[in-house]
Amino acid sequence: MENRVTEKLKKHQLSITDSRKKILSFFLQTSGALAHADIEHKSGTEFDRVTIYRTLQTFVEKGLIHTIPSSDNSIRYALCKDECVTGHHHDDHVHFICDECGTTFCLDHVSVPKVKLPKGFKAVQTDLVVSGTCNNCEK
Amino acid sequence: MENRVTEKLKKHQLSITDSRKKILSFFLQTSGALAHADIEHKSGTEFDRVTIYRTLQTFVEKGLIHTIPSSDNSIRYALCKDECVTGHHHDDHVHFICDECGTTFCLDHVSVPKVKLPKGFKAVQTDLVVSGTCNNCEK
DNA sequence: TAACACCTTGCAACTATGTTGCAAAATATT
DNA sequence: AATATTTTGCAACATAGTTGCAAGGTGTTA
Repeated sequence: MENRVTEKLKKHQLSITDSRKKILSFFLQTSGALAHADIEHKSGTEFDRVTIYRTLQTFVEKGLIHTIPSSDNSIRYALCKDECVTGHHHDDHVHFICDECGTTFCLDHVSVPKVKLPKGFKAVQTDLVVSGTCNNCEK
Repeated sequence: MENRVTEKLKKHQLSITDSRKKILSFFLQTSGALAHADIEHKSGTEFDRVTIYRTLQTFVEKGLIHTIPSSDNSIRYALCKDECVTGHHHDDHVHFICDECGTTFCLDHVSVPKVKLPKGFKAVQTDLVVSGTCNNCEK
């Protein structure tokens, strides 16, 4: 794991620091997405809040993670596919937020359909977020 | 206008108060969406911040407005279609956020395509938000 | 239309969330 | 091992959102 983390950081031209290693490992350990608050809880008092904010920002910029929009004022972050690099994300998959357990899933195999926009509108990014019940919470 | 506002409030079983009339009229006057902060600026010191929060909450609950998810931690609200009522929204249209001017559009005539989810996932709501350049900002 | 019950508002205090500047510490480079 | 460059932690601040409660406004009834 230690290795995998270090590798990934190097690949994205980031220097290796404790906080980056730890925060990146949180993402590698979870299948879902994480919000700033999740990371703050997971890491306890190990890092300053500010460090977490800055680390997440850096990770987004360098293409390690991407943000997932939501209607509840809490940005969630999830690992990018390997092809994402600085300034160029390729995360055109659908996201799913479970209303029961709150988990956010990246549905990597469900891609966002193209939509026809009215004249004059130019799409740069398209986000599709579905909410409902996940395969774990439904019985 | 005064009439239209009062009508709409009554229709959704809300008592008529100054703040509700004023805030609802803001939505009727604009074509785009409004964030809490926009309303706070528009209304100056006329209402307490708390009142605005509570009014927006009430409007969402009663089906007058709906929220638009975003990646920048600022929930935007827009008028619902007339069919929306308490506990039942029908806002299955695409939203567009312009990166240039920041305006949010409800593309009422572009509907959200159905997506096929993996086994076990049940969709309750689907949000599709496109960002880019709007028909006003592109030359 | 006066009196009442109920709902809404404003205030105060608080929690959570996010940002900036700067000095100290850690990392990378030679 | 010494230096240049990044990153971190701290402090202070700014914005966003919530809660309880008393006071005021709205709607209802007689």
